[in-house]
Amino acid sequence: MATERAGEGLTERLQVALKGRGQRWTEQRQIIVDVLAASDGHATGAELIERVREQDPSATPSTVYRTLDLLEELGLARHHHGPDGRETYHLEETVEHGHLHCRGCGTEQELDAAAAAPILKSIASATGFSADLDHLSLQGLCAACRASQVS
Amino acid sequence: MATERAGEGLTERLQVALKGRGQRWTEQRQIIVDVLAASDGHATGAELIERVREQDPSATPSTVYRTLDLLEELGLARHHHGPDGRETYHLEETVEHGHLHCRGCGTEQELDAAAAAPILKSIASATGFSADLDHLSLQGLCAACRASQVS
DNA sequence: GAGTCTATCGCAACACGTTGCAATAAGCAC
DNA sequence: GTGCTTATTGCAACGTGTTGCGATAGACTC
Repeated sequence: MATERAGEGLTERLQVALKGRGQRWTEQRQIIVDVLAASDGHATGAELIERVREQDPSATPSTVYRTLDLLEELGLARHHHGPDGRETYHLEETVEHGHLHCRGCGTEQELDAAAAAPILKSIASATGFSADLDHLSLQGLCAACRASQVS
Repeated sequence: MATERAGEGLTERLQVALKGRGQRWTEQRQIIVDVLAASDGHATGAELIERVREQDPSATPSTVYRTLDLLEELGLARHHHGPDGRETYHLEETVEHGHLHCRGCGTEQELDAAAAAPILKSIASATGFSADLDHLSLQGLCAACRASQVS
């Protein structure tokens, strides 16, 4: 694996990875990766499909989802489930992070690896469980809402 | 509110709670609560619908989901999303708990309040965020899988 | 360059969950 | 008991995501 740049090298990396597995690089996949890279934060499956269709109206949901699965298999993309159960996708080049969803104001904070470290450590010591930061999706009250919602 | 027994008093509590809100107690709701109580652990929406239909074939998904929403509103039931995004319901009489889903062996551990306390505390101190234990659903590797998956 | 193999695509159908609406029936006042 | 109000129900349609299958087309061998 060695060190590698993210971003513009992404397509290249993908082509190589696919070829190594006897798989193919197609225009549709290029579009899907582009769209995913362009929606830098998080995008639901439906949003991605819509944007892909803007560039290629012939694209179908199944193709998009299958490509996303493929990208995940290659470790280049991730998905997690939001508080409403909807899937949210993002490129793996984004720093690994968790999500904190506030049920008070509806905002979503990201939880970076540094902030999460003590949390993961405390989970491990309490349960022996090694939690994936990327699947860490908490719901609760953010500090601001906690302060204002003095009921 | 005051202290109250769970279990057999559940139906009674529900009737009172509904009446207080100008809402009604129907046979279908009774069935849904019974089914939920019978599937002691966790059941997906689809499973619940199927079981409700065994007792009342005329029940429809919308009715079941609406009743589940109602039960949640009354604080008598909860739902959370499993690792595949499917909804899972359980009665609130079950002790509040989180979920640890192991991606190695696929098992699900429950995380009781006592074990979760230090974790929630560490989340709060790292982020100011007060997380809901009932929505705490982690994915990762359990202790056993961590030990065996020395890759 | 021709032929073969097979990954990918588009389509169609399905599963789960949600929502809007009209019909029904439960609860209440008189 | 009669009539009114409105919560609940069933239906139908929709949105999101998944899966199976036949057709297509890209890549590889000879």
